[in-house]
Amino acid sequence: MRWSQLLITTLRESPQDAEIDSHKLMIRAGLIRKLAGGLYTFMPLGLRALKKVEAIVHEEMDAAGAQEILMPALQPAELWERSGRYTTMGPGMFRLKDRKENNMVMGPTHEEVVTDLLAREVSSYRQLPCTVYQVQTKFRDEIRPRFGLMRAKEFIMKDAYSFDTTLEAADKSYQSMYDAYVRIFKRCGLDARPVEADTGDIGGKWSHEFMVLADSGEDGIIGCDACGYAANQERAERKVSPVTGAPSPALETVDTPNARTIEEVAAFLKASPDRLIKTLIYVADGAPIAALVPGDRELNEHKLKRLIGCKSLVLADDETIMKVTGAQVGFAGPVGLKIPVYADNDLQGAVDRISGANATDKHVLHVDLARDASVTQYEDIVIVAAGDSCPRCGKPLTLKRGIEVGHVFKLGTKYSESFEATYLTEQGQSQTMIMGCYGIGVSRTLQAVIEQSHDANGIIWPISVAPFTVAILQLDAQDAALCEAVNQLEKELKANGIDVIIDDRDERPGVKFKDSDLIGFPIRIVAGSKALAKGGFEVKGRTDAEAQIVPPAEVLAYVRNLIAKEAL
RNA sequence: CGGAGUGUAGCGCAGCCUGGUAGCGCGUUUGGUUCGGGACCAAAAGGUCAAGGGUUCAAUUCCCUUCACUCCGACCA
Repeated sequence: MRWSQLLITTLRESPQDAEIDSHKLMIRAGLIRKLAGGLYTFMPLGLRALKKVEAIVHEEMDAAGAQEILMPALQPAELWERSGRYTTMGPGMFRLKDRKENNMVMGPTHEEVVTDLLAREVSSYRQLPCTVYQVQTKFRDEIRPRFGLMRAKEFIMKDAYSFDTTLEAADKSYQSMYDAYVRIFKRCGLDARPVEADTGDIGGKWSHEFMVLADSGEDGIIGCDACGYAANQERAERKVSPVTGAPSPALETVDTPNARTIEEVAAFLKASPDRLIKTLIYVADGAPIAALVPGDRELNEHKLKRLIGCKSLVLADDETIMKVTGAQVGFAGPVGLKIPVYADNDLQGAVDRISGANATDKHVLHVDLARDASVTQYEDIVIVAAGDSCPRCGKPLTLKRGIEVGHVFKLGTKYSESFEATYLTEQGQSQTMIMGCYGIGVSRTLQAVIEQSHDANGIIWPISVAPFTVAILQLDAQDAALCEAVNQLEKELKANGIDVIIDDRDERPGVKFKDSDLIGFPIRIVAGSKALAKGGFEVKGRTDAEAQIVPPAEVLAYVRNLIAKEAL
């Protein structure tokens, strides 16, 4: 490839709307261009890198025994009505009508389509297990697209689906996808770690997310250095030690005018926030409930939702709070509440605490939960923070940020039941298939590579996904012997399966050096008269400080050696 | 959807407060001098100042509305 023929412009400055390094670099290096919010065009170099990620995904999926198919992105709404997600996905889906006024959706994912497909195609246990996958464009009407390809309205995803006869077989399918994911991310040069995760909208019982550690990540990851426990913050659990204390004095109601928030109440009563009980009123599937957490902690809505087993969980509005507590917002408390009360484990056995009095401008002192309130259930319902105790080994937990690049789910029969995906057993009995689903955000993975691997000068591509492995910077274009040597080298490298781009532009050397570093080609060969006079080309890895002068005849071997070194 | 902010040349920005029809840097084109880490000189092309309405003799500037984009929360690969 000749640079002069390539559709690419590099930018000296970062676009104003790019926030994180990987996004800035993708734009500056001319890998992607924005069409509109959350919509990007892959330029030739960006697409080359994307295709390399895809190739790795294909190889590992095929090796794991998954079969590639391609399902339509445009789907009838009817399918989504059958699974119930036509309503539960809400405005997250792009919806449209065809000319006959039939409701259609642009597929945000493919559980419905694939389950319907397998329900029709598979009728015997002999056809199972079966895992299918595709690499395809997904559409999601994200509330807030951001960070370039990280959260886009249209993106490339690899999604796989497994169908099995038994739970044990399904576990095996899950494990084989899990293992494939570990290999895929490793081959992309990514440090991605699996963490326990919440299952969210997709549903199912258990899941792991593959997280790339990055300060710009949108997810919190709780980890234990001692035992290796790792979980998404929204799912992470912790160990609490039982609370003991002297019995509370009798309840005492005090005036707390205009003190509504924990901070205000704590300041007014000169108490530390952890002595307070935060009482949150929620509406779960239409019915009000209360959730209690220590004043210095935050409620984890995911956990509460799972505990209650409700479909929707939203903070109650002012009117509901008034009705339930008889007080304005800010003065709710557990004492005397007539609705179900869920309390965090930290509050079990809590004595002498402070809470709202369910009367405007009043709080109560000396609350003993067991004595003064009726708690429906104690459970772990707070957001785990750094410093909490590991649920497995009790050592302190850490909190880091991560980018979710992959997610593997055990679905069970959630979809196979709605779509009657059944098969006949050896005994001739009809049984429901057990499913799993497995996603990789391919375009997101590409950007995650950049986020994790760059420096002040630009991208540092791993060889496995670099748009080109080798960039030859041709200086001194008027030197005929040099040009001939470059042509020769290009042929030789290509013949050996090494992709190479030649910067043949009529530019000053400095421009070529800067662009080469910005785009981040793993191996740079400078072809200039000076070095040639000294006996060869200058060869240098992207992060090497010094270039080596290598005789033309030895460049291929030298480059191969560099490639082999990284492959380790 | 809630809170904050920004829309001026391909990109990054100034001008607006204090109305008089637009400028800088990068990039692009042409010519020349240069040529190993984003060169220099000269000339040039390129703008319905987001859109619509209002105030005014006059609006990029003041006011209103709409739209788009970005940032902070819920969603997710």
